[in-house]
Amino acid sequence: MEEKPQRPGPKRSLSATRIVDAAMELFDGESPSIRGVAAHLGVRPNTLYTYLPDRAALERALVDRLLAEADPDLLLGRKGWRKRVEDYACALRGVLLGRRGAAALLHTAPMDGPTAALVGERLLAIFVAAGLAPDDAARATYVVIVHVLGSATLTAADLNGRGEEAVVAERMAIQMDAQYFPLTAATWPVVARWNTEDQFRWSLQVLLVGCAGSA
Amino acid sequence: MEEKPQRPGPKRSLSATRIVDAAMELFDGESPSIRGVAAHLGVRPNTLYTYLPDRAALERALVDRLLAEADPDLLLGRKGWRKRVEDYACALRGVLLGRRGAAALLHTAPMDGPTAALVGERLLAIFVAAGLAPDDAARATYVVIVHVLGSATLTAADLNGRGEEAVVAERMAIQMDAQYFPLTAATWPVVARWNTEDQFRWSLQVLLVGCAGSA
DNA sequence: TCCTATCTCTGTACGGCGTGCAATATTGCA
DNA sequence: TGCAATATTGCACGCCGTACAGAGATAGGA
Repeated sequence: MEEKPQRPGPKRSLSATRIVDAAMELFDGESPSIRGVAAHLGVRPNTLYTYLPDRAALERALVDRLLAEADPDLLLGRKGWRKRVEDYACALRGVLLGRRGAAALLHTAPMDGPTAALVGERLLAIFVAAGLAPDDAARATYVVIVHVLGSATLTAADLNGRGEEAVVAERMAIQMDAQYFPLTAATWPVVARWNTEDQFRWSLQVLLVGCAGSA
Repeated sequence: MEEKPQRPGPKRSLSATRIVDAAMELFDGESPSIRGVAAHLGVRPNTLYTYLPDRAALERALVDRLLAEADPDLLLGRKGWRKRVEDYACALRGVLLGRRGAAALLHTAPMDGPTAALVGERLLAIFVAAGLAPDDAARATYVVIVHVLGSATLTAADLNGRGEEAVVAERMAIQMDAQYFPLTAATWPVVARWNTEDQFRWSLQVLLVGCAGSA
């Protein structure tokens, strides 16, 4: 199991895994930078380039770590398929909102890691089991992914580290001009809660109903 | 109409508008930086701070410019409401994909400009006219916004300046392991086209159907 | 007309970022 | 023991946003 250094040269003091670990630890508060992670590991920045080709590689690794923090097994089980998707989506949303800048990362780096593949496959299976043709199931999967990531990113930008209720309160304090934007003004209590988990669940259900209807 | 300098001091050589103009011109190819825009205007970087408090302000202004490039009047007219939403959404998608980094900007800077308010109000009106209760119309509006921005951002990251067909071809060349990911492998021709306008339109319709069903 | 308060723009600088390159120190193998 | 391969470092470059002090331009008041 252990890799033996068959090659000459000094022992490695780090590993890609340890670097990603350190980056995850630093993730609270600031977005991880090469220099920051290196400092956290007590090492010069360029040392990391022995293990990673560039910053983008660190970001890709972080993306898969983040994805793995939301348990994909939530997509399995005996509950109704809509409930399972909702549970997993909420878990993933929680992960993305839990660390500042996490949601933005997901949009930057491509999601081609093993966890992403697993989640995709399971979503596909759910939609096929729900009666969709495979091709439609694939499209529906994309709809769900887009919604979770898109919503989480917008919400993360809006929260910016604050609590959900604080943001809602701040929004509620804004007065929309009822003359030019009557409907916006009239529905402001709802609009102010756009970036809440309630709205997230509502959107998701609407979405899933639409997908199911396309069978 | 013209602002007269009632105050002492030299004439201004620029204006916030001209700075945003310059930033928009530079937008093709690289994301606009304070230093880049200043160089484009033949001026030292700090000069911009006479007109803008910081870089975030430039980004906010750019967001509204970008939004304004997709004609909000597409949401009006005599066509069916779903068609109108689709036309506008596709136009906005085109704008966001037309300039590199534009989609990411939308997620970074808050959308509180006048154009965003106008679009929100018109979407609300469409959903209300379609029979939704005002509160549900507000939620549906959010669903549409999330989808357009989320999808455009994912697609922009995937395209990365290349053409749609080039990306599809590249994806098609990937072989998914049919043992571990049988459904993904089976639907690969569809999955490979996730970031296309076709898929975008399909998703949007599914979404709108779901919203309409929630009336 | 000159003075002075005010405003714009510049020079310079700081601290941060990612990362390339040459040198150094460490190791395994012949 | 020496050689070749390798990890880590010091240094440097070119970006970035932006703070601060000073120089020059301009208006109103004397």
